[in-house]
Amino acid sequence: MPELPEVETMRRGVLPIVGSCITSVTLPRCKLKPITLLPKIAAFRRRAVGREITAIDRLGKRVLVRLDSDDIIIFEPRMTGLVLLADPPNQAHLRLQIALDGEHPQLLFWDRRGLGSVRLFSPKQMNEKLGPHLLGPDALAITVEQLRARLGKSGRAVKVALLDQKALAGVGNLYAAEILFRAGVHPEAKCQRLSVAQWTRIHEAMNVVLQTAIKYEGSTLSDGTYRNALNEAGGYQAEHLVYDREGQSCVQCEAEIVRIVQAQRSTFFCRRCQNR
DNA sequence: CATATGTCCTGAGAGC
DNA sequence: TGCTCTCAGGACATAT
Repeated sequence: MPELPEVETMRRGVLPIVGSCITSVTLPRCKLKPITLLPKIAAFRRRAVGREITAIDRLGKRVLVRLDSDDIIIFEPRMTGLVLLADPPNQAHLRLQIALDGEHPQLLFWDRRGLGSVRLFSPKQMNEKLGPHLLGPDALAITVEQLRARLGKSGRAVKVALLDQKALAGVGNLYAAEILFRAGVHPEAKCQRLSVAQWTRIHEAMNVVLQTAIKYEGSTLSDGTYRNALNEAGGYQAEHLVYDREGQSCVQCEAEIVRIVQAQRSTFFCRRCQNR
């Protein structure tokens, strides 16, 4: 499930298309339910074809492709979406093809489950739909003071709060678990009960875990879905200390890693190590 | 306002 | 072997 490290890897992977122009936009024939495409294909084409790509940015878990018209194409992978330069894992789940005139002839959006979206926004629409009032600071840019100011008074469990994109952008279920393990904080601890020292450890762990995961080009889980822009698997799954390790022994204390459910999502942690 | 819950989607895997 | 059922968790709409 693409979170900050996977989406940042996608962003870096498609950087070589900066300077290329869009020559066509095509919806591949797909028997599955179509993904969200905004605006509809005709208007999308009208606004995209002939435009030069000026920059590739990341906003939380989204890839932004900026055009010389100031319009922005927003790729939102959600659970299984991929932004690719290389040929996709299969044709059946190919959702959008953008042809280019540069060294890389295509930019693709592929999505097995189809929960993702591709949208083209003006700067005004961008601010309305994805402005700072709807999305918190990036997890790699937020200061510990900002983190405490945004979450410190919450009555929610810290694991659940870390997933709130309005408070903090980029952390998802997998990395929340890894971050709290490294910080030694129990996932069910209420935010408002955490000390300054605990918030400091969470902030440090967040930076270390996310930066390291970017270095490894993200996590490709056992379903093999996540790939980088060249359709290659990531490597951080081998570094997971708690996620998807229920029943296995903790690397620090050898206690058994447990799985609980919080807000309808799995949480993995070590009862012995995460109690500080 | 803050927080909780239901929904979308497909394919893998379990159980029979 | 083939059917049915459950589960995975992004973001968002709706409910409390």
